[in-house]
Amino acid sequence: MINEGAKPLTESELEIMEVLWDLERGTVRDVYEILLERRKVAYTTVMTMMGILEEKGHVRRRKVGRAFEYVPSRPRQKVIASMVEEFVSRVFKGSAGPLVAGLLKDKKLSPKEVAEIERLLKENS
Amino acid sequence: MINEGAKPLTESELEIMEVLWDLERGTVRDVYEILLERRKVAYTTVMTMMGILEEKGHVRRRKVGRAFEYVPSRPRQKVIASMVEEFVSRVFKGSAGPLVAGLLKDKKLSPKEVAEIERLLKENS
DNA sequence: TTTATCATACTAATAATTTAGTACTAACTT
DNA sequence: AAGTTAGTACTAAATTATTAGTATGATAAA
Repeated sequence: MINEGAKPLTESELEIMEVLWDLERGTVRDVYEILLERRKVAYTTVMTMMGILEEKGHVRRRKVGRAFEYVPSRPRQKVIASMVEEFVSRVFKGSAGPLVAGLLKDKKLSPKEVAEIERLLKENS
Repeated sequence: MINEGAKPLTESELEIMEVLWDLERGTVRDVYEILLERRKVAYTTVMTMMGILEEKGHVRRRKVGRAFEYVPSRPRQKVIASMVEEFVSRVFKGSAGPLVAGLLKDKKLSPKEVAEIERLLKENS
């Protein structure tokens, strides 16, 4: 099983995945350096988390020189999409309508985003 | 502080809040009876969770007879809305557009929901 | 009034998540 | 070659979430 309907990423798993998706690939050090720019964190903490991501199948790794290089095993959109799906089914019992309606009502969408949505609606009809 | 931008509810906190929102108010026993219909759970587990909800300010309670009666301190929509907001900012760094776009593309919305969204778009323009 | 029931407070055990320290090894540097 | 650095494996502590047991007191029933 290559981690299909995978469990949603936790907070700090997601943080690291975002970095890896941006880099396309990276070592513990690569990720560590980037995280350090934002907050205090230990090298070994990042390593532990990346080990966990590997165990859970979110990344693959291979030796490059003496370190491991990590690569996301699924593209960002796929993973985000399943997190959305999980959230929607947990909070809205599966129906996404109220979610979107709520976002529209609360003006959480920029005019540009609204335009994009209108475009998609036309496209899908 | 009356729990404004409150932390999102956890899984089982949400489960209990849903029951309370439906009942409008209820004792531990009321909630327990309803949860039992769906899954095995101990009375004291429900009580502990409701105690936590009270500590966190999600519900208020008052003595009624010899038991406490619990009342949600914020309406369902408000709480759900802040969970959505938290999710969007965590996963999409605050911009809800990609979320809605993704939902539309993946056909996660029923025709009825799409119609509702179109209506809202017109209304808001 | 004695007993059974019900509600709460307190305690605890388990699991998941996050963070990081220590020991060891390989490989550059001087 | 000796010492420093980088990398990993293993271990563990702290935190949060979840579940539930036990003790105790109050009320209702017999």
